[in-house]
Amino acid sequence: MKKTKDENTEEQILEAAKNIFQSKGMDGARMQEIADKAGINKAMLHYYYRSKQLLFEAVFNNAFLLLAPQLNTVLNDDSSIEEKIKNFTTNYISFILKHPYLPNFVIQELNRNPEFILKMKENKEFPNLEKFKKQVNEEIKKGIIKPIAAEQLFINIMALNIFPFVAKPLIKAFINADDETYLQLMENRKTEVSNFIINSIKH
Amino acid sequence: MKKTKDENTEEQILEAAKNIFQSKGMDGARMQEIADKAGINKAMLHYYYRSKQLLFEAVFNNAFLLLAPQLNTVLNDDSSIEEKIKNFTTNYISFILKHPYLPNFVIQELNRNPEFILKMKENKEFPNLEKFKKQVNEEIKKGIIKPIAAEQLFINIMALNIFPFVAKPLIKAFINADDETYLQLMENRKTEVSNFIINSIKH
DNA sequence: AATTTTGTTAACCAAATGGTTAAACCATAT
DNA sequence: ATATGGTTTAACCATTTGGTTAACAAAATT
Repeated sequence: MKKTKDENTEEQILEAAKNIFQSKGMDGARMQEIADKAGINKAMLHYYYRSKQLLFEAVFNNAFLLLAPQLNTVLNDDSSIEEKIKNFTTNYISFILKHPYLPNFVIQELNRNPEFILKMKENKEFPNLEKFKKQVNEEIKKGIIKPIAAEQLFINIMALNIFPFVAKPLIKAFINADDETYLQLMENRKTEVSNFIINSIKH
Repeated sequence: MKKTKDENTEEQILEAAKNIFQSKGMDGARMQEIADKAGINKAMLHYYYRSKQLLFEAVFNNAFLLLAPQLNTVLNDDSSIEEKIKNFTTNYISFILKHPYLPNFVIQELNRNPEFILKMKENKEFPNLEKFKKQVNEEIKKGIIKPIAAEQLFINIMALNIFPFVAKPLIKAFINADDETYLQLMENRKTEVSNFIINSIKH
């Protein structure tokens, strides 16, 4: 059971590394802890990934590539702004409830190492605002929504959706909520947030 | 010049520690680096603060105590909801532009160690939502603002104000902005954000 | 002026940490 | 069965890191 050529050792490592890196960050993570969680010898980490840095990058890229398509929903599909916001909000919040460490991990590590995002930008799937901008300006011209800079609207959408997860401990403390209450609050936000945004911009 | 009883050595350490901790976090910070930045011997850090943990807590408490009063503006003064939102938004964004590392530092370290906030909660000045809730519900009853849960409104205000700073590298990348453009965007948000919120809730 | 207290430094220490190595293991092709 | 080549392990290594110590210098106290 042990010495079989385990095709999935590499994946077990990645899964363990994901767990440790996402909850403790690059600096807080320990190679030994990752090995323990994966149930293998520490040398294997280096055998498959060479170094802590490279293992980390593998985890980070995976995380980022999971988030990017979510954003593209808001940017590149063909429905109206109102539809987009509704869809994105419910989808994104559901998505994050399944991957609670993701946004904080990505944001934290990008702040630690801002040049990192340059590599991401080269990716074909990297979110691009052009279409969204055009659409916002059109709907403004048509009188469907009130004037607003597309960039600011985009930031607002991101903020309202992502922040409550990034700042979870802070929010729990201010609201005086236990985990269940917090979760309920996030559930409610699936409609709350889109209503809030649409109320603000709809004519 | 060297062996004078420098009354401010302790503060030099705290200032250096603030810089290093806020940009690298607890795990990424090195005692030697803090000593170097303070221009003193590493042993002094321990002489004045005993351990890395205690030095970190001194920095963290200072940071938190700087942020709390900002929030109390929105919660405990006597102006209308609309006034409060306007004041808070301009004040808070100005404040953060002067202390750019603050929000991310606090959020990051609270996520790393959520029990930490329990100590904060004991503090008399810890933000309390009660008054704000009452006021929101009154203005709803009077028909000044549309129905909304006070907690959700509070989260929205926080999100719209804080998130753009926490996620700076992400936003710069999506918007394709250099530092100057980013700064301009944040300046604009001083009015943008309050308009956005008020548009959404005002009857 | 002598002595005690406080501040400061260089040198040191033990533990932790990322990484390496040499040997063992094992499935498979020969 | 045996050689082969990827896989795995235990032991090891060099460096980093938080923390300590002993000696010394400058004030403060007597």
